[in-house]
Amino acid sequence: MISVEEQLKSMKQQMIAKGYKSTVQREATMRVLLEHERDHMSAEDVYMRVKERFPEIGLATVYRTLELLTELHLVEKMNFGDGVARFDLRSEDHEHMHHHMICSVCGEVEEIQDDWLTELEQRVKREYGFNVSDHRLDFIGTFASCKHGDCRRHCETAS
Amino acid sequence: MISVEEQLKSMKQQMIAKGYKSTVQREATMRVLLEHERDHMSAEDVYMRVKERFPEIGLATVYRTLELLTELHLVEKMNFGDGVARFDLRSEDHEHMHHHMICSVCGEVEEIQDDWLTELEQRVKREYGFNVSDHRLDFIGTFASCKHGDCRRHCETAS
DNA sequence: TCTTTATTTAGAATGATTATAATTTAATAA
DNA sequence: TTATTAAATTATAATCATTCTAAATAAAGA
Repeated sequence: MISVEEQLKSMKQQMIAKGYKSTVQREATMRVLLEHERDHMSAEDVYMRVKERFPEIGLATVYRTLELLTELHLVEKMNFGDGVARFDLRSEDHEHMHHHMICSVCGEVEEIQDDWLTELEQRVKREYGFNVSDHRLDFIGTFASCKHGDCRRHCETAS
Repeated sequence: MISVEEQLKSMKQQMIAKGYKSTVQREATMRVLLEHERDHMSAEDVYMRVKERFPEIGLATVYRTLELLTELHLVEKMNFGDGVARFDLRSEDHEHMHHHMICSVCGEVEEIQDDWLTELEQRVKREYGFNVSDHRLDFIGTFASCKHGDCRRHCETAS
């Protein structure tokens, strides 16, 4: 496990290597992302969290930074169909993709930390001549706890 | 294979059964969807096509109709992360879900008409207590033809 | 046909995201 | 270190997709 400071340093280096500048606003934004690794935050969420420590920052800057980080493959931009894009830091090993379970009762999004699709990606290549560079797998349904009306655990973070 | 007229009739019946009214605007919209079964049209696309034959129709009506049809599970609403929702008629057999290949060169979306996920859905239930009612699987990558710079076939419908 | 209620229309409103123009700042060279 | 230059930021306006509103219209049932 790499420390936050080390990750930050690495991200900054990647920025500079591609000819982008390292700014305090970008650093503040990256810090928030590092501290909320798998929270699926919207741009607005990130903005509010960054603003706590850097009140002068503008929303557009956060948008631009998230866009840049996505371009650098440091951040993953997702879309769960609720009208807002969500952002998460990409884990160190880019290969290791994860999947999502989206609860239709409480709206909570939970992760499956495995990659279950390597075989299927080979199949796509074989059968369709399609070379997969990335994928996305979401399951929609309900957690056992939610089905019983007792979805406290998943609901409290949702709202 | 059921004829367009028969499918239309069935859809109207389902509407009425749920207490909604059958209107000419809704019929015109459904007709367009029936004639573009797997085109992944945006609301705007549908609107323009409906307008050709029913020029008085309003965009909001198309949106409302698509929303209603989605609610009735007659239409599938999808989101490929490009900022617009896309709509397709659900095939007769609702079980038979399909997957998508999204080309990062030409933007074309193509379908895999199989359901490759039944096993994985059981695994989600076993390992996470999550009951899957639906899923979504997109592969992002490139078609062999596109990689060679010759992606005419896929590009011409993309724009 | 009459009545009731849903639906449509046109246009305004909203919410997320992106563009603009003026100002500031980071990186680099002198 | 300072000066230079291009990129980044700010605040705000603009845009795009989508939803809402109020008045007018049309469908279904009595």
